[in-house]
Amino acid sequence: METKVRFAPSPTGNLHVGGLRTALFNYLYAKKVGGKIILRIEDTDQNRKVEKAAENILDVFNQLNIHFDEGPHLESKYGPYFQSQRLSIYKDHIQILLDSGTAYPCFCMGERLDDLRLKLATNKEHIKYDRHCLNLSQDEIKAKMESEPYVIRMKVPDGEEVVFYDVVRERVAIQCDEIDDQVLIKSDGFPTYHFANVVDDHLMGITHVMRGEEWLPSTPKHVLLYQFFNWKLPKFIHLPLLLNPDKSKLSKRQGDVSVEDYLNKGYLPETLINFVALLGWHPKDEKELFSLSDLENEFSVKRINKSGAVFDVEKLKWMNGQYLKNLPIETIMKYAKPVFKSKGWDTKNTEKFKAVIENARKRADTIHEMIKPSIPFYAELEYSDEDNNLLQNESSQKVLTYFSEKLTGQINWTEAEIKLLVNETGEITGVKGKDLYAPLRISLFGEVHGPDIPLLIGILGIDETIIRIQRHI
RNA sequence: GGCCCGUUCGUCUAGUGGUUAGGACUCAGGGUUUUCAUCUCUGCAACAGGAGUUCGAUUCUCCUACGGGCUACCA
Repeated sequence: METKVRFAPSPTGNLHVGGLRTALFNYLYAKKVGGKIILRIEDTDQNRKVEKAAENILDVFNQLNIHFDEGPHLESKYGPYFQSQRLSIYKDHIQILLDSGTAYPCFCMGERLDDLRLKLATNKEHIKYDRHCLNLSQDEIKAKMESEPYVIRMKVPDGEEVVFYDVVRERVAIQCDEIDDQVLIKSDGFPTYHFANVVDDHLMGITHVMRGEEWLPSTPKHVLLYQFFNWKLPKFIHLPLLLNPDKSKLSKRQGDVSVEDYLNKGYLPETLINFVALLGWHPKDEKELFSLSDLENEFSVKRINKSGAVFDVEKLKWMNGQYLKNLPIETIMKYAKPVFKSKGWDTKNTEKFKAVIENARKRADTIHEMIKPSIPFYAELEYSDEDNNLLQNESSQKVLTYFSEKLTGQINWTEAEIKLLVNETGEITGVKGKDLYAPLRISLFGEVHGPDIPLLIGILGIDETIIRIQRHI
């Protein structure tokens, strides 16, 4: 049978980095074994639904170059891929369970359930539904269904044990007495996650369910449902959680969690994929920098870890810096262009832009950090009083005067020649060290620290260099 | 509270019944660079605890501790 996996987010907002990790592992597994990956939108909660969320998620995956074989954008005989469009399917399937007695209608509503939970909690008992509606007669059920709101619950068998094998955690067992009679169909007619998920996974031919570890405790319910339907169980692969620095489940409260946030802050798609791939999985050797296609080759479920992984922004930054420095310059230019343009900078002179980016990429860990080292090439310089004082002192003036005079009229000087001129300026004026370099660098660049002077002049051009220096003479 | 899962440097992780327990990020120091950055070298730093099995356990088993997840008509 063809391997088929799925990524099934609920459209409640932007794509979460944890979601990206889950999607990526599914994707890599599918690629590795030559299977398929589908995207299914689990929009069964009408209250939490966010407009356009599915489009946003798809858009982010496009930016990351992760593509699905089936999904809302690519319908097939297995669709539709929005669960909200599959209501009749769930209706048909719940009837099968109702008929076999593995599900039953329940008319207990909010207040009674709240009281029940409160009572169980105060008595320190296991919190689960008391099956108040299980033994209603057929007539009672019929009458109530016509006049009252109701849900449909699964009937968990008594006294049995549910055992399943998780690929990462191996044998997991739980007593049925611990399992609640989970609501399968809500009073608004929509299915709950547990029901829709199982029905769809089966109908869509999913062979491997790879998802976050937070689903491990409810997996027995899903296993029971497969048994009720007499369906073949998929393989379960529960991924370790992504964690905040305090080890709690990664959440918005402690920083950015959406992939979009990181993209907007100047992290590259390549970085995000590489970084997230190494959270809960590791390659055979000690290599750390992986392209998506490297990962497709290297990935193996055998090397998925068991314990949660803290999302360490420091290491993310470092990795992004590596990509900034090592990706082809054209790629970095492509990513930087819109950001530079948003500053109102004109990047039309490609040669200059390229040189600026080449300089900036070495000094930055994100696209946005490339702005600062590029200011001197695209924006007006600002000088502090301290800078002006330094530029006006006697030795600075000697340096600037000699240097700019010698430069005047030279158009095609190479960087090596400019370097020689700097040395010559020092010899002739008798100014050495910092006193020699600081005035040049400040007048040209606005900062004492920065790139080599010849490199700087190479980007600026001789004319602009002379203009900038002569402003201070 | 109950159930489930987990535990190697601060963080991501490798690894083995006998290893100087390895790598990466961070941090510290050195080198390269006129400066900054890059690059590079060196260093700091870990097997949660207790029993058991064993000639020998970080590695296998059990217990404890700690951490986390779940405990909704959310996913």
